[in-house]
Parts: sequence; structure tokens; C-alpha cells
Amino acid sequence: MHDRDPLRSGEAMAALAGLLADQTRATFCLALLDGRAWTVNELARQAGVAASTASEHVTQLVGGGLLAEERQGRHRYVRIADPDVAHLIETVTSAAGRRPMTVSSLGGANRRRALTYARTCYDHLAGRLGVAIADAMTDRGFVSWDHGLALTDDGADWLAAMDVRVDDRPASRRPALRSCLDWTERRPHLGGAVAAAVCRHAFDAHWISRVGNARAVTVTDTGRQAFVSAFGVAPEVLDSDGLATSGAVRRA
Amino acid sequence: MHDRDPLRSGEAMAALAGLLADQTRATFCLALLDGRAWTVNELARQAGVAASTASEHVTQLVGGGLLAEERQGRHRYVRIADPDVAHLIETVTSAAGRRPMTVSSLGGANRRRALTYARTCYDHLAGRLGVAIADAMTDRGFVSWDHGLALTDDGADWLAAMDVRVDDRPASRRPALRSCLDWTERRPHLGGAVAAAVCRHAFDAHWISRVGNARAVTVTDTGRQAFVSAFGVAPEVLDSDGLATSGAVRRA
DNA sequence: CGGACGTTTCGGTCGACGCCGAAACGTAGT
DNA sequence: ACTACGTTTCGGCGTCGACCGAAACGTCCG
Repeated sequence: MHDRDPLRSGEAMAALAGLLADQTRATFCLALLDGRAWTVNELARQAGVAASTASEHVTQLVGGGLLAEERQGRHRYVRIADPDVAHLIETVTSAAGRRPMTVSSLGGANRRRALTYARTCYDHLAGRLGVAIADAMTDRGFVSWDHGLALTDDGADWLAAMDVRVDDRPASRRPALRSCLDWTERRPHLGGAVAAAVCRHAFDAHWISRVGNARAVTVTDTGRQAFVSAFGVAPEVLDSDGLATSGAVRRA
Repeated sequence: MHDRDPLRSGEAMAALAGLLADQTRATFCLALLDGRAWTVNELARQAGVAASTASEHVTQLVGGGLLAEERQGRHRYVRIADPDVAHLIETVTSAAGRRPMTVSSLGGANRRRALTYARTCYDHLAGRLGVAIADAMTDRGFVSWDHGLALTDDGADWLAAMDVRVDDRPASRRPALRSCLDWTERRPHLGGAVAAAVCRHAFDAHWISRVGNARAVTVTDTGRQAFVSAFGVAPEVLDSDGLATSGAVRRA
């Protein structure tokens, strides 16, 4: 067994991918994409495994640098370590979603509905609301897709006018805007530092609030007004049960 | 065993990550990042496994949609299926490279040198040359990093003047420009459709040519002139043995 | 036709790993 | 101090999958 060039051999990549290659750990990561900290027990219940099993998995994920932990009393809270990891997980899931793979079990389509409306994706908005925001900002000329995704000058002014502060000097060169494929809408929504700032602002201004302990969020009445007037989102999109798929196929 | 919500469970993600979670398959993917088609035997030798083993791995990767195959006579050529897959692999490797993980074996540092100078990364340029091009295009105002990575109007004009045709309507919304972390330089170079067009043009114009059957490329004399005059790359960067790290820490 | 060569299939082996329950450990609250 | 509860450690079990060599299969070429 002659040792191989570590650069060409996929040692590190295989080790990292191996952390995501287990159904239970993958479920953990998906759950943690809501950006909040979960306890070991919560994760165990989410994935349907024993607490002892969950503990071992969490230890692995923390050891691999994917999760950061914070111990408080008898609780052990874990969350996604940093935006890079969130991006990694998003990339893998969206790649997985677009690939054939065995079969889609089609079950549980009911519970799905709650999540398709509006939810958080790590630290930004996703679901029909997230996609609608992306569309609306495009229509108003606040973001441009022409040469890669970018915030326009108008967009920067508009954010400043709303007093949305974008974290401009984060660690590790996080992009201001990123396109993030939405796995329910099958269309892109906005990620990156700007989208995170918008999401944070939406929570702070009580435009949206969490429902239950999942990723799902609801839009408040004031939020409804704000999204329609300031963002230019079509009102019917915000009907929590509307089947109108908004004005799709615009940037097809 | 009650079945779980397929949206929340990491079924698909675990399956996809599992394809990359094996050292041998990961090595295949890394090798295939040069963008060309390899035969099963070549991959087997690259990873140091038997041909039969390699065949089975290739079948898995093709079945998972990561690789596309093309059979010619008694040969079976495989290549990365599409730019999305290349992006996936790049994301995982760069995430793996920035993570602690066990230990870096530090061996094979010699062979590394050949690759640090200039190489291809799927369909664009990487290595010191790739990073230098990214820096130069930034300095000349052809790309902007302010609000996400974007090609400026000057950049578009400049490309047109050089007769570099960018594939503008590809499948699956490929971004025009992407930042791609370089694992030898530890700094970003340019990926995406624009960078692919530049790379293709560089080959067509004989600015660069492949050396051996690896990812490494050399810069020709005409290429040297072109990179210095048209791109504004500092000449010393193109010295194949120069230790000058260019004018680093510019966009730090 | 017959050999050379790239590829694939098939058994079979072996190690790695996910899972559990039971018991131990720590913290928090009564 | 005693109880409750979240977490962790430890054996042990079962499975999955990576690997190889040998043999079969195709294609190309002399």
C-alpha cells in the first residue's frame, strides 16, 4: 500500500462527505438548517433514534467541525457551525433534490404544505415567500441576474432607507447575495449576507414569526402590508392557502 | 419503523453524500474535475484499486447521476455529468480543506508543486495562474466583488473585444461568475460560465497547453504575452518557479 | 480465426459502522 | 438529600459495503 498524494486522493472529501452520508446525521443537519440551536434529545426525536445514538452522531458532527456546541447546565445545544457549513449543506441537498435517485415516496405530502408557504433556510427566508421576495426584488431592479447575482445601487439605497443593516465584514468572505435553489418551489430564492439581513429585519420588525418549533414561519398583518408595499410582493402570494403559483416562469 | 417525512429526513442527501463518502470514489471525482473523460482503467490506476473495483464504483457514480458515461468500443469513458455536479464537488472539497480533520500527512509535497502553478479546475483555470487572473481582472475593474461577484460592463466589453464568447444560455441557470476557493493558493479564483469561456479561449488561442495527462497546464510564450498585456497579470507570477506570491492580501 | 486487452460479473472475506438497552454521570429542582 | 431528567459510556448485535481474484464477455487487430 504505497501512500498516495493527499492532494489528489479524496481523503478529506470522503471524510467530510461521510459525515453527511448517514440518514440520521443528514436529518440532523436538515433540521439544524433553521439556524437555531437544538438539544440532543430534540434531534433524537426528530430523527426517530435513541438518545444515545443521537449523542454519538452529534459528537461526530461536532468533531468534524460541522456543528458548534454550547453546553448549558444539563443541556447540550448544537447549531450549524458557520455560514460556510450551511452553504455546504444547502448545496448537497439541492443537488440531491435535482437528481433522480430511487423513488420519491410521495407520503407525508400533507405536512409538506406547512413548509411550502414560508420557512427559514439557515438564516434567510425560503418557501413561497422567499421565492416571491426574490421575484419582487428582481422586478423592482434591486437585484440583477445579468452577470452573476448582484445587489444593484438602487437595491443598496432601498435597504438603507428601510434601515436594514447588512453585516458587511463577516468572517471568510461570505458573498452578499447567493442564489439558493428552493426544494419546494424548485425555483431560486436569495441567500447570503443581504438575505440574512432582510430575514433578521423581518423578525425584528415583527413582519414574520415562528410557528411551533420547526422552520415554518407565518406572516403577520403588518408583515403582509410591508411585503406588499415595500417589496412589491403580489398580495395573493401571501394567502397562506393560495394555489396561485405567483407569476412564475419569469426568469425561466 | 414508522416512515418519516421524506422532506425532513435526509434520505436523498445521505444517499448523495454517500457517493462521495468513499475514499476511492472521492479520488475519482477529484481526478475527473479536470473536465475530461477518463476510462475505468485510468481511474483504477489513479486510485490504486483493482479494475473490477473501479468498475463497480463507476457504476454507482453514474447511477447516482454524478457521472455521465460514453461507451466507445471496448472503452467506457466517464466524465462529470454537468457543471452543477462540478460545483458540488468543488464545494465539498473546499469545505473539507478548510476544516481541521485529523492530520495533514504532509507527504507528497513535491508532486504538489507542479499543480500549484497552473491547472484546470473542471472547465476553468485554477492554481497560481487562476488566482492571478482573478486578481488582475479585479484590478482592471472587469469584475466587481462589492455586491456579490459580478462581471462589470467594462468586463463584458473587454471580453467581446477579445472575441471570447460566453455561453449565455446554458442548462440549469449556471451563474456567469462564481468564486471558487483554490486549495493550493487558499485564495479565490473565478469559476462559472465566464471563467469557462476564458479558459476555452486560452486553449484555442494556444496561450496554454496541457502537460502530461494530469490537470497541470503550461503557459506558452504567446500566452505569457497575452496574460501580461491583455489581463494585466504581473510577469513574475508566470515564472514557473517563482516564489513571489503575487501582490497577495489585496481583497483580504 | 485467435490473441490481446478493457471491462464486467460473481463469490467470498473482512472491517467499519449504526443501532439499541442498560447503566453511569451531572445538573436542576424540590 | 433525594428525585427527575438530559446526556454519555459501554457491550453487543447485525448489516452494509469495499475489496480482491478468477472467470466470462466484447471489441479491436494482426
